Amino acid sequence: MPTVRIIVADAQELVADGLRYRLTDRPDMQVVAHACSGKELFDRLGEGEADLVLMDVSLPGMDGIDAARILRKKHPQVKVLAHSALTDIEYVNSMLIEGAVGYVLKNASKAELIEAIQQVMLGERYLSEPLQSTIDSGYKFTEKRPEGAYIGLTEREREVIRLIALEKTNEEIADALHVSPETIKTHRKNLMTKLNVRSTAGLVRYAVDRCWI
Amino acid sequence: MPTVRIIVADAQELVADGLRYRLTDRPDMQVVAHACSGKELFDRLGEGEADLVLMDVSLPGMDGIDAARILRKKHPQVKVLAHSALTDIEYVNSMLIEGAVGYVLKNASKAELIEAIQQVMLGERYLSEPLQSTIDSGYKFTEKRPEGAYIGLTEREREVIRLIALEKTNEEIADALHVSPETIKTHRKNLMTKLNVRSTAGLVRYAVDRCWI
DNA sequence: CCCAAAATCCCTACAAGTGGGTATTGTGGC
DNA sequence: GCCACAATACCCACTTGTAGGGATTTTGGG
Repeated sequence: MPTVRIIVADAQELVADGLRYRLTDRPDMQVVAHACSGKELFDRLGEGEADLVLMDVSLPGMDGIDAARILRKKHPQVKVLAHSALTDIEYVNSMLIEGAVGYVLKNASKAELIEAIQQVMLGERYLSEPLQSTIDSGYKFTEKRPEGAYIGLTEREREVIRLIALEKTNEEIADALHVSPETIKTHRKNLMTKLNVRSTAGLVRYAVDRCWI
Repeated sequence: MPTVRIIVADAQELVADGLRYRLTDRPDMQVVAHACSGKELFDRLGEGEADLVLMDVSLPGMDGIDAARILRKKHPQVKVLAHSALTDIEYVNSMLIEGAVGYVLKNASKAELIEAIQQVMLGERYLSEPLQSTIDSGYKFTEKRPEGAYIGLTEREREVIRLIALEKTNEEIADALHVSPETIKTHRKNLMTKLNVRSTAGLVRYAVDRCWI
């Protein structure tokens, strides 16, 4: 079995170094590069060959979900293992739909991380235990978003949710985007339906989790 | 110069391993333990001796600000170096007031991290460049919170802000805590004044940053 | 060309939050 | 005992967000 060449996409290089530390005694796996943003990830992929991307969901600029989507098109042979502290089923779902083969939590042990990498390289799905449990037992989608369909947000909606998280009122957002406050209200309604949240608080958390603030 | 014995307090052990990786060739510094919560940190400190705690601000359960406050009382000889991805002046301020000698950002390079540790062990303040710049140039406190005084939240206020971040309405929170909705409104007002935010969005971000959700 | 989706705007009605007050009770420290 | 503060509760006035409906224009793809 050839050595698995890994690129770590994470805002902190310290995470990549942590993985390097854990893989020092494993000749079959190696961290060959680190990228702290989506853009940098594709630069690294252009430079050399890699087999696996360990992808954080929360990446500045382009987040992990978008990066996975693009990666699948540009480099279909490279496998993606999502790697995040976020346990919300929303993000797990999004990453899997966008092409990640597995999703391992950031507080996973060394042994679990290695197992996840091995499984994913064999093309088999790997999910950290807490996530698997959530999905197996009792995870219910609401009537608003049946079947857990992944609903992407449009560029405009992202702008709006970002400004909401920055404590702007509808009127301020409307001014900033040169539209009517009524339009912002519509976007808000659509966002809340798509993300299945009840209030501004839910929108803010979503924006924070995806590093859109 | 004796070896600096470091305890890493961070939700992810991977961060501790990253530091171990970076310090492999430094005989004067060593990661002797990892704690993934405030409680675990004090367990580790009870077990053995340490010189420095590399403290994340966002810790589950008891956050880094509270942990620093308690650490200063229980183990005044142990130095604290804050270590976080958060750049908000609010958190830097809080950590310094609660006894941290320095504040280094999580995306710092190996060289910077080592310099920060050295400075702090000499008892000198170390702040990552972006933070120092913010403080030096143009950082203005509002009239509501002059002098940047650190204002701690009460237990009750923390419960309320947590429930707000969980998308509860004032009425639901009132029911949960068995008080009048008017009381929740008062707490909300006090919270917004103390944290110097304009809306629910600001409260939610504060709760998320401090891992209170 | 037509269709679907996105983005824009408006309406009504009601619910909720924001920003000033004031006030009482209990607790803990000095 | 007094003071400070937390927690509780209420008042009024106002702004903002939530929830439902419908509607138009633009855009890109088939």
